[in-house]
Amino acid sequence: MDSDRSYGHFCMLAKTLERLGDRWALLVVRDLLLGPKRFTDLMDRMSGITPRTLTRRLRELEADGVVEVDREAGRREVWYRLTPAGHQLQSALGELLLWGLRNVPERPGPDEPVHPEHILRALQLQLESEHVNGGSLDTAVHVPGTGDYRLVADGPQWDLRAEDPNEGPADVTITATRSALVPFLTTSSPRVPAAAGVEIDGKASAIRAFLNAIEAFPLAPAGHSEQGL
Amino acid sequence: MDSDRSYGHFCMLAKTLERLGDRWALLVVRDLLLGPKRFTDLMDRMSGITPRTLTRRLRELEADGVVEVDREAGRREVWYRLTPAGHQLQSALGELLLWGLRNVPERPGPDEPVHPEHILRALQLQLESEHVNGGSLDTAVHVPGTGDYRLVADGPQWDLRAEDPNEGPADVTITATRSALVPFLTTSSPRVPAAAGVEIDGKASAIRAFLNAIEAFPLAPAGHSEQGL
DNA sequence: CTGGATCCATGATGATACTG
DNA sequence: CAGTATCATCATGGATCCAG
Repeated sequence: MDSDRSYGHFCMLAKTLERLGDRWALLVVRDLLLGPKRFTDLMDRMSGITPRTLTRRLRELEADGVVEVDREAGRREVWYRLTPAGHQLQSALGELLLWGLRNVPERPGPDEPVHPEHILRALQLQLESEHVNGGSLDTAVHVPGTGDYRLVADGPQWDLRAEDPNEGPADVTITATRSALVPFLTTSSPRVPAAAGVEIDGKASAIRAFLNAIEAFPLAPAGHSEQGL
Repeated sequence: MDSDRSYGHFCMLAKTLERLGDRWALLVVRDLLLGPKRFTDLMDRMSGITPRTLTRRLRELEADGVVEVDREAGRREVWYRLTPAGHQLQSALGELLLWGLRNVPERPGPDEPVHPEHILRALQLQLESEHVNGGSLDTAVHVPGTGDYRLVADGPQWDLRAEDPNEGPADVTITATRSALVPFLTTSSPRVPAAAGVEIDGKASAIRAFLNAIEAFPLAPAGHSEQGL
């Protein structure tokens, strides 16, 4: 009967991990950082999770004040979103992701499921941590059927968010399918949008600025020389 | 045979959590951040872990390049220490600990094992995140039989490290047993060192500066008014 | 004594199928 | 769409034992 999964230490890191250390828990938070999602939205992004486990994580995160549930009477959909405390996990997740970018040698397998949000988050953090100055570049990334995003630079700061449907035009607009966007972003330069099945619109100078900025996103393992040239 | 604990996503956060997401893994890193430790040192700090689990975590962290093992022929002790990649986890652990300090309402149970290192780490992060200006205050914390530490301020920066045995004197020296130090630090002011069984030495002005600085360490849940006065 | 290994019990998670 | 139900497997905890 003693299902005591707590560490029983007086250490706030241990107590934090009691709440967030279960498998999939931080990935739920990751996928809610860009906005509320439905159960099936989360299932999509976390391929491999079973509905039972996702249900349990959501209930636990709700009990711990990280996630809120929005059930409206007479509506099928249930929306999950982060509480303010949940949003405060953004910097911790950012540090973990950056550590992975710099210390995990593994690179994408040819058939690994990948969601644009996860690549774009890595891109944003890499640009910010490398202090790439993006001026005031506002880039829209459209992935039909999956989602529309904005990657907005303010000097060396980079922000990633979901695009508001009735938002003004961006300086650069990238349109690509899921399967085309990922190789384009994860392959080292020279990047040739057209050849990769990626469409880029905008003023030539803005497009050049964007392509130049993302040169700082070499997802190849550090310490590898460019062999593919 | 398919013990595939990987998420199988192309997301560097997921790949990070494949390495660090197992139970106890980040607590091993936490306890190695202040310097190399032996197997039994780690067992002490992580009360509740079984030797089998600790062994497995250490082997896995070693395989992932986070921990290094130092086995010298003809010596009983085996020392474990962080690799440079392991040290780079400090900021991520710091963010998680800060989240806990601000969002986990639980406070220490009367009989929860607690190690001074864990409290001192929380104190350091809290002072730094609150931008408490400590001037050039150098504080030694001596816990006989457990360890000696230095909490060194450089303006708003606070550093915690193990004390070097042949190091010069500090501005303030705190000497206390494990059982006396923790209540002293975790109880809100007014703190009365003598009454708490804590000895503080140093110039009166330095002692005042230290006691003033740690006023910013209210481990009581946020939003509680001071009842104990 | 330190640094583990062994054996068993159990809870957490995965696979698959099904339902309001 | 948002879960539940059932069964199988694996990771972890508890206790004990062992080698240098």
